[in-house]
Amino acid sequence: MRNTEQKSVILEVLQTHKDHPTADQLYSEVRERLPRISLGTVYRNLEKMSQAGVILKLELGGGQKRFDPTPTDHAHFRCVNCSSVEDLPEDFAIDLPDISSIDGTNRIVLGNTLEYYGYCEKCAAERQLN
Amino acid sequence: MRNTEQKSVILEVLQTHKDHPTADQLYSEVRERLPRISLGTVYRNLEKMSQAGVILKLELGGGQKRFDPTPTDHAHFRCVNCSSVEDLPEDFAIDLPDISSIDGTNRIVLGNTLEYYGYCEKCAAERQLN
DNA sequence: CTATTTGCAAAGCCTTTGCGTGACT
DNA sequence: AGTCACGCAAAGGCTTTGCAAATAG
Repeated sequence: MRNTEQKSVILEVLQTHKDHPTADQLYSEVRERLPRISLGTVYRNLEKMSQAGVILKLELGGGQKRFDPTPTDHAHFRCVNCSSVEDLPEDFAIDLPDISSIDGTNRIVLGNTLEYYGYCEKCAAERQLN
Repeated sequence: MRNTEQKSVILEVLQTHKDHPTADQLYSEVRERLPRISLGTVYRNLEKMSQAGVILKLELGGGQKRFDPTPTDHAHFRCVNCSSVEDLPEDFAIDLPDISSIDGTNRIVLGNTLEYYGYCEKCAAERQLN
């Protein structure tokens, strides 16, 4: 994996996020620093970095892929109203059954994804008003 | 929700599945019984039935949505090679933390999705050969 | 130097939607 | 009869990809 300015700026911008932006959100932020970058480059670099384990590509419900600067194992919460995705605290992570013990089959388990969904605090508050 | 032949055939075909077909897989199977049905109708009915809680719409990793005839809560296993999705046994379901107790926030939690991924038995066996 | 990466634009894939016709209750 | 659903086809949204030029190692 070659080092390019595009790649490092994308990573830096992603790392300023506490939430989990989509590729086009990152694109528009990165463009403030690299006005000539293309959306394809953003996608290509996000893909490569997630392959390399530097970041996490999230494919949760709700359509668009999202990217997480923290590649450690943790659960996510997705708002069904505004589609935002937040991390859940680590102590929330459940001790999932031993990866190799899933029933009696010979599957090779690589990992798991735990996603909660509902209304985030902001959208929950707005719903109270109606 | 009105009763149409299209809807009941789609449901019947889905219910013959132990796995979790995509909309276009169902479309081609349903077309054997209703040759003039359109893909749009398949999508519309799957959406309605999942809204009604009759079936489950799965939005897991890997791109396409998949549909599950069993609307109860259970975990899934997705093959990263062939993209198939299987149910995991119910006794595998983890006791997830009480839905309202996720840290100290005021989120409204509606549910959760637990997905394991890796190589299914078939693809795991094929990998042994290489 | 040569292989990888970029920008651009086009294509691809899956899904949704507008419209006029037909079917359910 | 009135509304909801259908078939068709087009549009839509997100993501990937082919290509020639630029760039990293």
